[in-house]
Amino acid sequence: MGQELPVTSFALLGLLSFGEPLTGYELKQRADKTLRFYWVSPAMSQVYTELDRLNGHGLIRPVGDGRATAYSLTDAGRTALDTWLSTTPIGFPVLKHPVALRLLLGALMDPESVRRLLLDHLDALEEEHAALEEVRTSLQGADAPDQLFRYPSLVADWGLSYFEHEKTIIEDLLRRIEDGS
Amino acid sequence: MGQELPVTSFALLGLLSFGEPLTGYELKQRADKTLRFYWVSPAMSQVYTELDRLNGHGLIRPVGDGRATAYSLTDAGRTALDTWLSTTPIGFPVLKHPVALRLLLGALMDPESVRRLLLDHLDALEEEHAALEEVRTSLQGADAPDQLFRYPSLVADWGLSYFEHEKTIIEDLLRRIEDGS
DNA sequence: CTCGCTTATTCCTAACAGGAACATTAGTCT
DNA sequence: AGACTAATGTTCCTGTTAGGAATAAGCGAG
Repeated sequence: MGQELPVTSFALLGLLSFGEPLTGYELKQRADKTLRFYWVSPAMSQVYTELDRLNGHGLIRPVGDGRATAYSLTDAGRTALDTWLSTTPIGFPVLKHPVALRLLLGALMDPESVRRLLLDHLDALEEEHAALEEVRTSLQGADAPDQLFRYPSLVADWGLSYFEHEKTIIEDLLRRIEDGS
Repeated sequence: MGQELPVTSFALLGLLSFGEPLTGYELKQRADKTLRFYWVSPAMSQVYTELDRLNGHGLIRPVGDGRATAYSLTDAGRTALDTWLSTTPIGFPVLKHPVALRLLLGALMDPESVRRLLLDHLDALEEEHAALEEVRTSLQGADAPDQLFRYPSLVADWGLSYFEHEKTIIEDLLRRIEDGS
C-alpha cells in the first residue's frame, strides 16, 4: 500500500468500478462522454500510460478475449479505490474558465467584442447542456436509490443545474454591461 | 507574430496589463488572490519560466530599480494581448471537481461518508466565498463603468454567484440523498 | 474488393505542478 | 545592538499531463 497515485488514476479506476471491462479506447470514450464534465478527460496517451501503471501495480488486470486488451478491476484495485475515497484529502475545485479570463480584461476590448464573447458563451453553454442532458436521460431507469447509476445521475443533475445557473449569470452580466450598472 | 503561446502566458500578460510593473513573486501573489478563481494559479516555477519566455519574445521588459526584477508590458506585449483577445478561439471551461468525482462513486462509500463529503464541501465553499468577497470589496470604489477595475469586479460578482449557487445545489443533493428522491 | 471510418495503440514534445533549496531583506523581541 | 523570524525573491529538479502525429487492424458500404 501507500501507492500515492495521481487523481487521474483513480478517475479511471472509478470508471472501471462500474463492472464492465474496458479497453483504453473505450475508457477514453466514457471519459469524453461523462467524466469530462466534472474532471478532465485525460488524453489518449495518458489513458494508456495510466493503464500500464495500474496494471503494474496490480490494481487492474487485462481480460484477454479479443485483440483489444480490456481491463477490469482487481480486488486490490477495488481496495485501493476504497482507501482513496475514505482517506485522501479533498482539494477545492479548479476551474479553467477562458471566458472569465477574457472578461477580466474586458477593458482592453471594444464593447462589441465583449458582448460577442458572452453571447458566444451562451451558445456554447446551450450545446454542453444538451450533451449532458443526453447523458442524463440515458441514465433514466437506473437512477433510483440503490440502483447502479444513482450517483452518476445525481452528479449529472448537479452539472445541469450548474450550466443553467451560468446561463442566467451571463445574461445578467450582459444586462449590466449594456446599461452600465 | 504567430507566437503560439499557451494561455497561461496571456494570463500573466493580462495581470501586467493593469499598469504596475510586477516581480515574479508579486505576480504569483496576484494570481493566488484573484486569478485562481477563474484560472489556475501557476506554480512559482512556472511564473518565472513564463517571465523568461515573455521577456525573450520581447513582450515584457524588466524595469530595473531595485534588486528584485519587476516586469512591465512592452508595446509588443500589449499588441500580442490584443491580438490574442480578438483572434484566438475560446475553449469551453474545464472543471476539475474532486467532490463531484467522488460523488460519482458514491455507491462505493457508506452513506455517512457521502454525507460528510458534501458537508465538508459546504464548509470549503463558505471559506472560498469569503476570500472572494474580500477581493470584491477591495475593488469597491474603482468598479464603476470606465474605471480600472470594472471588469474584474464583474468577474468577481460572477464568481460569488457561482459559489452561492453551488451551495444551494449541494444542500439540495443532501436533501435528495437523505429522503431517497 | 477497395475506400474510408471506427477501433486500438504508441511515441514524442511541450506545458505545468509541486516542492526543495537557496539567498536577501525587514521587522520584532530582548 | 544582536538574534530570531517572517516575508520577499529566485532557481532547479522531477514527475504529471495535454495534445497531436503516426500507425495499424478490422468493418461496413458501394
